[in-house]
Amino acid sequence: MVQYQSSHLDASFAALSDATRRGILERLGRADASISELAGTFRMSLTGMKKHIGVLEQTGLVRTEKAGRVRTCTLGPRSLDEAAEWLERYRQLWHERFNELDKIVEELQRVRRVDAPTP
Amino acid sequence: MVQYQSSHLDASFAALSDATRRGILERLGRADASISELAGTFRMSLTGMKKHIGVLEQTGLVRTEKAGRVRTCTLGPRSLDEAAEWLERYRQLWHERFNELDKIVEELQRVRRVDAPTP
DNA sequence: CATATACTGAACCATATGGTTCAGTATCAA
DNA sequence: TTGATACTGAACCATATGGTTCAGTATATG
Repeated sequence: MVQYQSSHLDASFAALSDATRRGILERLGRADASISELAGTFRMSLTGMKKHIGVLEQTGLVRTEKAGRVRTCTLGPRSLDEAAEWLERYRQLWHERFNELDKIVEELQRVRRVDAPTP
Repeated sequence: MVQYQSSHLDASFAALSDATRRGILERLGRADASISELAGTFRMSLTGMKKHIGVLEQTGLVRTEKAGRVRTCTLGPRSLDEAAEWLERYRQLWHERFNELDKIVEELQRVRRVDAPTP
């Protein structure tokens, strides 16, 4: 599997491809939470939740800190700026392509009008 | 695996989590291409490329049409608006959280200044 | 017709993912 | 000290992913 220099984008998008993980990010956007709180909210074993947090932590989207028994999860230092940037660029390409298509359609319509003018 | 109503977002982000697939989208943003052209560009078997196209097609990011032997791939009807929307919302949450943090930091600095004023 | 091209599908493979349970360890509270 | 709580790690499981090869089928082209 060839991996040029894009592994971080890969990881960001992969992290977001799971509904539970997106839910966790939204939840942490409102307030910090412990692993067990999150596990409760998303009806999942502690271990399962910890894995999700692990994924989010590795991409830098979540930061955690342990105090005593409880590990508290916060929104992490790394935002999704890169991912958002990529998306924006794609959307631009997409719109360009479709504007082009619009032009072609318009042109076809113009030609058709010339070919067969309304009587 | 609980799947509420978010399967399309899941699929969009999953589609983008692969560098080859992002490359294909960029490539198609410049011009349409056949499967074998893409396979050549990304140094991959025809079959492998067809699988990627299948993934992109299922999420609606790419549309294909077969004429004779060759199947031509175009940017699809479904843009990434939903995904972009989600990202934007997350980024807002994230900035809110960090502004809040900024306020706390400021407050701490203010208190510290009061506690121990510069001599 | 014969042959090359372009795709398609099935089967296979290694590894990753999203979960679980079970058995710890560490810490807080009575 | 004795529990209860909160996490952690290992092992397991089913399914998905990203590739491959091999054997077709369909379509152009000489």
